[in-house]
Amino acid sequence: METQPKSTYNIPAEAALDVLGGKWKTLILCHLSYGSKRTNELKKAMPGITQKMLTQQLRELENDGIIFRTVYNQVPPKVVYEMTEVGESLKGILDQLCEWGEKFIQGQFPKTKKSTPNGAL
Amino acid sequence: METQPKSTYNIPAEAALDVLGGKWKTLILCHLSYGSKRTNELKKAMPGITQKMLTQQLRELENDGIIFRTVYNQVPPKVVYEMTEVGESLKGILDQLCEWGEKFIQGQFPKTKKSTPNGAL
DNA sequence: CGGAATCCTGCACGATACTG
DNA sequence: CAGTATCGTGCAGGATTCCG
Repeated sequence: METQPKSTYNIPAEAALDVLGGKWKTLILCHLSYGSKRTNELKKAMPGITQKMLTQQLRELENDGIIFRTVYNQVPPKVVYEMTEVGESLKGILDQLCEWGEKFIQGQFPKTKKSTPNGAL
Repeated sequence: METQPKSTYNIPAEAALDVLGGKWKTLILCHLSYGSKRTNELKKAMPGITQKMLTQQLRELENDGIIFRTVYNQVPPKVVYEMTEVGESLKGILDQLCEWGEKFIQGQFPKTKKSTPNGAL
């Protein structure tokens, strides 16, 4: 009966992965790191994502205090997402991720394979 | 008929996420960033992972040239995984991930929720 | 000990349609 | 335009068993 209460992380990174671990979350944050964006802008930036997933992942990021949501009460609704301070603290990681991805694409690295579809970082 | 051939990334980070996007990959890399490890050591470091997933994710990382696998031909088999140079180039990101996770755990950030189990960065 | 193969399940995610 | 609700499903991933 000494089971750990619940979410005891074996390594701090797990906590980060809990937050960033959605299929699209990291990607969304990357886009938001360039500046606030409307829902539709995000959708266009990520052609593969569905409306449902977008909203869902955004909600979770919001609940985790990573992003902030602003609703403009006007007739064609307008909703803007932007990073919170906590979110900003992730910028370093996100930037590096992009940089690294660039290098990887440029084939600096030999094998460019792919397998696990799964999700998101 | 102008469909993009295949994996055309809208943003370089997607390439990185392709590589790190497995459910356990980032976590595995975090552990390996501290030094090479045997299969069993990794397993112990990640109580939640199954043998199957461990092997699978390791294979993919290997195919992507992120880690290197050494097999010792001895009777109780011994297999050691370590980061390649390409893998090493991820250390910065992995470290920051840990750091950030630590801060997040320490409750510097108010809401500590969780939802999408899914996977991995 | 490390891994491959098989079977099975759940839930993450997609598609669609509807509101304000 | 933004979001919710519902339904259906694939495939990621778990459990188990066998092999070198």
